[in-house]
Amino acid sequence: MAKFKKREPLNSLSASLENYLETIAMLKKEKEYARIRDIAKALNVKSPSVNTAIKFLAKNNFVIHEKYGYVDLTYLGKTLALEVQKKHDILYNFLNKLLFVNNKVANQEACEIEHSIGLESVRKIEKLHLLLKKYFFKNEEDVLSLKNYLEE
Amino acid sequence: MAKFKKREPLNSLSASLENYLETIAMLKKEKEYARIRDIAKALNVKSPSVNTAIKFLAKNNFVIHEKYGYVDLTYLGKTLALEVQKKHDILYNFLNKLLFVNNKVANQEACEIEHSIGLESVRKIEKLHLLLKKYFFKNEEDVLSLKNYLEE
DNA sequence: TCAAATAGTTAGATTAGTATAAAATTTTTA
DNA sequence: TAAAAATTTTATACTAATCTAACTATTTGA
Repeated sequence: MAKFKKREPLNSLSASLENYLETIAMLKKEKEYARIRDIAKALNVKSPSVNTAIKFLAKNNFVIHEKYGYVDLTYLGKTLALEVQKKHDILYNFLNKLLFVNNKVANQEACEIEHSIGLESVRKIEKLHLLLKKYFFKNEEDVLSLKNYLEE
Repeated sequence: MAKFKKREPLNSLSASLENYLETIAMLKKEKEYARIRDIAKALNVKSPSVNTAIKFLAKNNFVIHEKYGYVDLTYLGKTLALEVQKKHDILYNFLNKLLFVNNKVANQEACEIEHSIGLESVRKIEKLHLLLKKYFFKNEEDVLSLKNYLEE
C-alpha cells in the first residue's frame, strides 16, 4: 500500500527514485518537457509505476506535477538530478576513457554505481582522471600503452 | 510466497544473495564454520531471513545445508564468493589507499559497488592502482602530494 | 538425564517497487 | 464537434527481501 518512503539522511532517495529524477532532467534537456509516458519509456517501466513514483516525489518536494499534466523538477529535485548525472558522467568517463571499458558496459555500470558512491569519492575519481590525463598520459602513445597494459 | 528467484545470466545472483555467500566465506575463514545465527549477526538481519536465503541458495547449488546444521559453500558458491570478495578488496583499496577516502566510507561504498561492477572493470582498476603505485607514486612524498591534490 | 537456554524453522505480515486491468481525462482528427 | 485514439490515473496484485511470532530441534549443565 505505502509504496515509497522517506529516507535517512533527508534529501537522500533510493536508486529507483534517483533514476526518476535523473530521467526527468534528461528529458527536459532533450525536449523541454517530461510527460509520464516519456519517463516510462526511458526507464523501461509502465506508466502506473511512474505515476506512483511521481506522486511520492511531488509530496516530498522533488517535483511538481499537476494532474494529467507535465512533470517538472523543483530546485531540490534539480539539484539532486544534477548530482546524479554528474556522478554518472564522471564514472562513465573513468571507465570508458581511462580504463577502456566499452561504452555499453561502462554506461550500464555507471548507471548502477552512481547510486552507491558518494560525492567525495566520485570527485576524487574525477581529479585522478584529470591528473593522469594532464601529466602522465599526455600523448596518443602513452594512452595506447596504458590500454595495452590494462588489457594484457 | 516465492522469495528469491533465479536470474539471467545464470550463476548471477542479486546483491542480497551475493552478500550471503560473501558472509559465509568470511565466517568460514574466521571460524571454520558458518551457522545461521552467525550469518544473521554479520549481516544485521534476523535468522528467518537467513533461512529463506539459504534455502534458495541450497536449491540452486550455491551452498549445502542440512537441517539444523552448518552451512557450507559448494564449489560454485565458493567461486562466486571469492569473486565478490576480490571485487570488494580491490574497490576498498582503490578508494582508501589511492584516493584517501576514510576506511568506513570506503568499506561501505565497496560493499555496494561490488555488486554493480563487472570483473573486467574491477581488474582494470586493480591494474591501474598497481601501475600508479609502482611507477608514479613511489615514495612517501609523491603519495602525500597526491593526497593533497585530491583533497584541495 | 531432563529442564533451560539456545538455535533453527515455519507461517504469515510488511515494505519498496513494479505490473495488469480498467476507469477517467485529454488530445486528435474526420 | 463528437467519436476515436492516446495518455494518465486508480485499484489491485505480484515479487524480492525482510520482519515478528510461534513452534521445533539441539545443546548445555545442574
